[in-house]
Amino acid sequence: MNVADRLDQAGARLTEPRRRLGALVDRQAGPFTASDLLESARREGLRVGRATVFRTLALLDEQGVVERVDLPSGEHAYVACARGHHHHAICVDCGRVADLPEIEIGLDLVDLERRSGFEIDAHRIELFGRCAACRSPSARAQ
Amino acid sequence: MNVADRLDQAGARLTEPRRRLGALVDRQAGPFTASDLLESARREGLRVGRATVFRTLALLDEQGVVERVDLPSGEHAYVACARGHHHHAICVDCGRVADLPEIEIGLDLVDLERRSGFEIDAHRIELFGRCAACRSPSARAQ
DNA sequence: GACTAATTGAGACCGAGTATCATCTGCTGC
DNA sequence: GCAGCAGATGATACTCGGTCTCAATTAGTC
Repeated sequence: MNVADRLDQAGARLTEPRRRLGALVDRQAGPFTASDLLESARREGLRVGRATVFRTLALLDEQGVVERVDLPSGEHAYVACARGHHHHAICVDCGRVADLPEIEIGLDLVDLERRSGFEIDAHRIELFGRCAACRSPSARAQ
Repeated sequence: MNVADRLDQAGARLTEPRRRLGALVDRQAGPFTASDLLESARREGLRVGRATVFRTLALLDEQGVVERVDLPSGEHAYVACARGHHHHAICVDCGRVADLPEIEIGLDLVDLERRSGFEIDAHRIELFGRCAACRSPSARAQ
């Protein structure tokens, strides 16, 4: 299901800017910032206000269509992602993002709560590294 | 060892602003932003430039004396912390921070690398919740 | 005490994000 | 198909975090 459909399903108004920005988000391969999205939009001839880009991203975040990640540089970026709780591995070379379902992370929250004395109600895990493609010999040669 | 001593040991020049800001960092209980630190400094009558606060925090981060955390609000904050790789659990009520050594997290990076195909060279884990003190009956009563 | 390189503070600057408000446009009910 | 309205848009001003510049200052060394 594409971004526009997910917005529709969530009961959000399907305006022209939302549809066009949604289509752009669909085509993003890796993490992108609000400015990136604005720039892509402008390049495609879509005249959209800066505020609308921020508002649309906030909406998409709310609906779980995108998720905000904090890059090591301190930038706030977004990645399009599947539903449900999961985490991301981000390739520092090509920007490719892998979704990692909770079960693959192996983080034992119950055990962590017991050890730390905290009642944990939110957590964030971000992994940065190089994906298989960027580590292949042909990629290295470039 | 306090912050100023750690800077000294690292070979950094021990200037008055660094010593005073270091002392302030020593006294922080939870995460603080650059603005927080500047404000505390001003309240204590320390006339220090905004740029110096940012520069000093960057230096402390570099030396591992503080670590930057990205709060769920998107704010960039710092926490004073012990040496070595570890993560933080941050209490959303009182701001108390618990250091969690890697071993307690139980994150199996080798396994993650195998499953995701990524060669992971950096990761960030942040936990947000309520500490034991804030969950106690007396704390609840307030 | 003098010298020098690093540091400082003031202030200009930049970019991300928010607030405001008049205008516009999807949706709904007819 | 159309009118009405709530919600969305875009332009713009604004705030705030963070960086840059540069002249003045200062810590450490000789």
